[in-house]
Amino acid sequence: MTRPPTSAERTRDTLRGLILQGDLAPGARLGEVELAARLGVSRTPVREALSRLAAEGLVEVAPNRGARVATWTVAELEGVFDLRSVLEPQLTAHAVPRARPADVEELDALARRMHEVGGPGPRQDLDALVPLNRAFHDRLVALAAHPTLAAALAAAIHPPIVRRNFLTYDEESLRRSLAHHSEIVAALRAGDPDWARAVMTAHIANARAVMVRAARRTTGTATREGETA
Amino acid sequence: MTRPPTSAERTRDTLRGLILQGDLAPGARLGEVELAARLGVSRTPVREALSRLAAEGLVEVAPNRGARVATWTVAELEGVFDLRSVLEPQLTAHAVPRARPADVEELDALARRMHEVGGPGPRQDLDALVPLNRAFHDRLVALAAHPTLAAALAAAIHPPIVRRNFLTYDEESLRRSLAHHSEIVAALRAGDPDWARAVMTAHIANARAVMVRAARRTTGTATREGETA
DNA sequence: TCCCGGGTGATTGCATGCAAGTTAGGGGTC
DNA sequence: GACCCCTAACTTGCATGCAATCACCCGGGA
Repeated sequence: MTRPPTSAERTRDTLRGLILQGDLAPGARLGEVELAARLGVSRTPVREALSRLAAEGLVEVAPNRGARVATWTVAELEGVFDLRSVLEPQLTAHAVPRARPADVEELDALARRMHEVGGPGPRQDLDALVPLNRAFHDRLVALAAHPTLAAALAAAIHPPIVRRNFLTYDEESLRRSLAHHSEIVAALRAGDPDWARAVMTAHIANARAVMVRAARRTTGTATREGETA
Repeated sequence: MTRPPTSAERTRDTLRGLILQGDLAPGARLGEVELAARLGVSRTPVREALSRLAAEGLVEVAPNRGARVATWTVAELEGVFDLRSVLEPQLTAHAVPRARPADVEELDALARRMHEVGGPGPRQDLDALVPLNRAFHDRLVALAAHPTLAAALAAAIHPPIVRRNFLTYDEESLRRSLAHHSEIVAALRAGDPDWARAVMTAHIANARAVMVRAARRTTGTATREGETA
């Protein structure tokens, strides 16, 4: 018996989608009346949605000054990776004893598919990698069956960071990243949580290096992403 | 140039305080009109505050059915401790190289004061322990200077759990807990992050055992805290 | 006695109105 | 020409009104 979503929920999800897809760039102004008109609702559910997204860290609100899509510094980006590097290995280790053979096969299929579309050559499609990667990590987190850890992780990963991922990977880092996925599957097959944890730790460290380097290139170390300074 | 807080912010903070102090028990109904009247504002800021506190996990809202103070199962309680046992040791280790002598002295003073009011005998005052403990941990988290990890921790610790802490400690666990604080100070003095991390890990494990035991006693393993079943 | 259905009072969800605060632009002064 | 102040349009913050939904209670039937 699923409950019909309220306008505020729809507004919140729509806004989140717009931000995650990049239709609303970091730093973009979010006027209440403008959004209300755009989404066909009144200002009230828009306000509620903005407040909620602010709690999630996706938007920033200044009293009497309105809301903007959240921005972040390189330091904050590194902080997010610190958090991921504690939580995701732990979640991965949790997943190991809970993974049934069918689950492992599913993850294996995802990892193989990522090798196909991510490998070098004319068939490389970095955009197709994003949903596959997301599916892999989501599946792993679901297997861990640990809502509290999962919630902490989801709250911290400002998905704007995740979104434009593989465009910034150099070839070696990308190869490493794909290999990590396969190795995690191997660790799951072996039922070795320590192995899985270690690979995931390396996986995050690799991603961290790539993302931090890219962020420094585009924004410099001091300015906020989305600001024009 | 501090900005005067809005009504919604005041409402949110007031509500949070009421919940944390236990004036609003887990499971208690939070009617919008009732709260609005009680706090002297209209329903709008109350709605905003409830939505925000729902995002923080302090209240639970059911569409068209209103909000209640959040409840939790023993499994969720254990999940929170899983999270703490990953985050707090890490934060503690981070704090070690950043702690200046004055900071260490401050923490030492708190730890000593906790021994005074927490030690057995007629001068024992378990209620006084709560703010001291909170100050100790908050100070440590602040020293780590890691907003992302700190935010993840703060978001997860449903403080109703933290609040009524030391009343449930048996004497041995309490002695252990107080000793941990002193030992963390020692590790800080020695500048040894691994030592500090290990002690904090033990500290959380000790607290976890106490809290889970207490929760099982009062609620049974299946029911939710705050429900009368 | 227990279960089920209809009506009613209360509560939430959303829209809108008004006041306070903020930002932008123009005129005046140094 | 640069800076500042003052005004005006706009935006947000909050209050309130109305419709939709829900919980509760009561009566009827098995």
